[in-house]
Amino acid sequence: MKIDPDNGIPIYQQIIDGMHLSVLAGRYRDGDRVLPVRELAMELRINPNTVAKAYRLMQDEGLLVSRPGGGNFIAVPAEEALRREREETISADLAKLAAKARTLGIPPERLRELLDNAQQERRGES
Amino acid sequence: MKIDPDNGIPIYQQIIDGMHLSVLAGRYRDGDRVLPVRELAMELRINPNTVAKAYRLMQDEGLLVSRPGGGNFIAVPAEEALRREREETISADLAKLAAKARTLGIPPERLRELLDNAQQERRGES
DNA sequence: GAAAGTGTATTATAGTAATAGTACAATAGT
DNA sequence: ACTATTGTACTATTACTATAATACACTTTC
Repeated sequence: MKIDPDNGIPIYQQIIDGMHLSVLAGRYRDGDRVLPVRELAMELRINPNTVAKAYRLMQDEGLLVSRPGGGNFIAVPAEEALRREREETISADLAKLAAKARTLGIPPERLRELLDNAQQERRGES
Repeated sequence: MKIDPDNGIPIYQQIIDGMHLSVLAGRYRDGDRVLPVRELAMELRINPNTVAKAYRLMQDEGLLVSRPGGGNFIAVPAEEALRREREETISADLAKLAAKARTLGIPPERLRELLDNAQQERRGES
């Protein structure tokens, strides 16, 4: 998990976004235990209260289940819901991007080219 | 200009982003006068201090030139720089999106399909 | 049962964002 | 010259984020 304290997005929100992405990516099984509040805070070099806040909000969303004294546990949606959510989040991003490109006068064909470039360049990484 | 007071992004930053996008979109000519601080604040239903802060930061970036008592004026970059910046901002967004899609296990071909869908759906709007 | 680990809650402090109200200097229009 | 407009600056207040330092209840482990 990567945290940027200076990018304007609240740290507790970055934690939530990161874990949600991990769930969508299939990196958790249902019932998996997440790091204890104090441990994750140590690892990320942030205050335990900030992690506690992220966990509390994720509990409210149903993404985490808490066992006081025992730990916090991931609640993974059913596979069919996961599949839908994966494409929905990407499609939402794409809609915003297409709107922005249209605003800037970049033609649809050119946007497709730029996407191809972006996908090509990713091959050199990892 | 659209402002969302509740989306987490500071209002003064939304103003900056909106004006920067307008410049890239070619909606301003060099030297065009922008709305006075108090007028824009009225129009957006926000505090004049917030607009003043946005203008001040844009002055620091060289995007605005101030004439105290006279108004604030847009400084548009040269056309060649505009062309480059347009594609750079979109390519940066595309790189993040491609990385996210890859994380979610969405294949490149499927991502292109979803982009085509997003572009198709925009035709029904405007 | 006792100790360690864990979740949760509370209080206090500092920094930023936004609002509210006021003030003043420079410009524009008459 | 006078007035209205405009940019800018300042103080005060409220809300949110993050940190710091404790405190307490529940569980796990021995």
